[in-house]
Amino acid sequence: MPTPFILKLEHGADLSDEDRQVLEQAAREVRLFSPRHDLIREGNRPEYVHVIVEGIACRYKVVRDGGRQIMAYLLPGDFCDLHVSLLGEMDHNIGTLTACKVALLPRTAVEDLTTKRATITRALWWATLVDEGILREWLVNMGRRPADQRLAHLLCELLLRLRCVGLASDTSFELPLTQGQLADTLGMTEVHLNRMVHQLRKAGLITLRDHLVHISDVERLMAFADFNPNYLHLNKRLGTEPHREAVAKVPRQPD
Amino acid sequence: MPTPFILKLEHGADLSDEDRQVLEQAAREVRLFSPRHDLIREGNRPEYVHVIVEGIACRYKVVRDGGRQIMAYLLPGDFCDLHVSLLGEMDHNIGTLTACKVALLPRTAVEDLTTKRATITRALWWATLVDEGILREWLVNMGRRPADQRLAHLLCELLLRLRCVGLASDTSFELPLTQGQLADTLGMTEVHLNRMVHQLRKAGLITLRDHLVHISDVERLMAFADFNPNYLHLNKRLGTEPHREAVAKVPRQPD
DNA sequence: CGCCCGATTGAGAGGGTTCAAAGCGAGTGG
DNA sequence: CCACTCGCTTTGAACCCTCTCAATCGGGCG
Repeated sequence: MPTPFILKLEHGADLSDEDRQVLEQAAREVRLFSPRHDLIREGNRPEYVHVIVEGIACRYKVVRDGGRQIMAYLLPGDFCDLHVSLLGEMDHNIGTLTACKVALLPRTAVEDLTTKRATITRALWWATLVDEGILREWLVNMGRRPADQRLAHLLCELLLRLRCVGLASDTSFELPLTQGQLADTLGMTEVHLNRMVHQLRKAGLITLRDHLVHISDVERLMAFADFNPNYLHLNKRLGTEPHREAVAKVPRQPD
Repeated sequence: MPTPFILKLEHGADLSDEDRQVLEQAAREVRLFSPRHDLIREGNRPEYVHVIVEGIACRYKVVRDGGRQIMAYLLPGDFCDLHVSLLGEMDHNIGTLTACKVALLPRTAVEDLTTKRATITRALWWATLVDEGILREWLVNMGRRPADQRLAHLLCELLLRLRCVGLASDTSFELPLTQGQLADTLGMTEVHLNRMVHQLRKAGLITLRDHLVHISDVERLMAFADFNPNYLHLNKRLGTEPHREAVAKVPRQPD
């Protein structure tokens, strides 16, 4: 059974068997981390490229009053710090949310890969561009959607992203995060997040028990969330077709 | 006098005279666009790489209820669509906010550049990574800062970014945007944005007249906004030193 | 002069926060 | 085996930041 990050990269490029082998090789050194452990801090210059193998980590920043904003989820298969070497130092923190198994690729190995293997390079690029797309969608989510839609949108995204790495079924997935962590992600209070969960539940859009999310009618949830999977660039049709109302056919002229 | 985008790239890499010449050459074809004109729409596969030479454009998306979220400002020197070729199609729109002069680089020219000139490649990478850093900071801004700080933060960022391309003095710059456009950027209402402008003015943090922003005490505004210029990665000391309170010395453990 | 777009101001409604306390389940030590 | 603690979830009530919906103001332009 393939490593999650190879599964993921397959969505961005057609890897050869040899590519896959080389990648497996590069990622053979793994390490375990407990929950709430910082992998990398702002200002660091990490020596290894970290790839999540199991568990969930996040990018985050802390503002003056102590509030935390999670800016990205790093799911199995995701790269943490592929390109920091170019920028000098990290401008944010990366920490685990749950217990994590992390592969450590020596920076030299990655540089080697990207000079010698065009397809792999392409796949890595694709991954970082998708990450940027996700970031943009999160910004839209924060800026323009009410709390209930915001939560629903996040759940839709997680369903599709976890499917990519074989960690979600058609309608459900495990989400071992606390409500406080979800709140830090969605820019709201733990208290309010809790109320939104109950609201979605009461509306029959989701069930959530023991950290297991079940979505009986995915299309309905996507429609509710105004979710359009385009931004995930899953060209291998893992995404449901976008709901009709959820697509902006003719974007309004900017002003 | 050098083109803005060369000025900008100098912050990310040490270009040789030859590099500069090659870049100038590639960007010789320019076109003018009126305000509120879409350069690229969601779903497009643009043939040229667009670089802003004059004016301000933006990345944006429109949500179901018609609301718009601006996800990035494209200032003189910024690249609009450097890497979309990898992703297939655009997942968002790019439109002008003011009248713009835009350089169109043929995609082939860019590919040529990036295969033959390592320094330029490095500089372009640097630029996209900085863009991603900005996006992350905007997310923090939206999620965790009140409206007044959010506006102040944006103004601090614009001051530094415009300085990079020679478009801001030590304490002021021209900002030819509508309050509606600023509101779409900061995830608030035109009405509320207006009130925040007045609030910052009354607090003596900024003056704003005829689209000219003047910041008498930059350090004070940065402190108020919890602004830390790290994320702009301006290694050539254009950024003021971060305000002491604005730096999270020991990031809180994630939970 | 009349029009239009953008800036401004007011008042009322509502989504989300804050603060506080109570449930609840799992692990731990006596 | 029970009492206790700790972290997470849940609920309530008051407060306030921001939105909505108007209406007015002001400047540039035909």
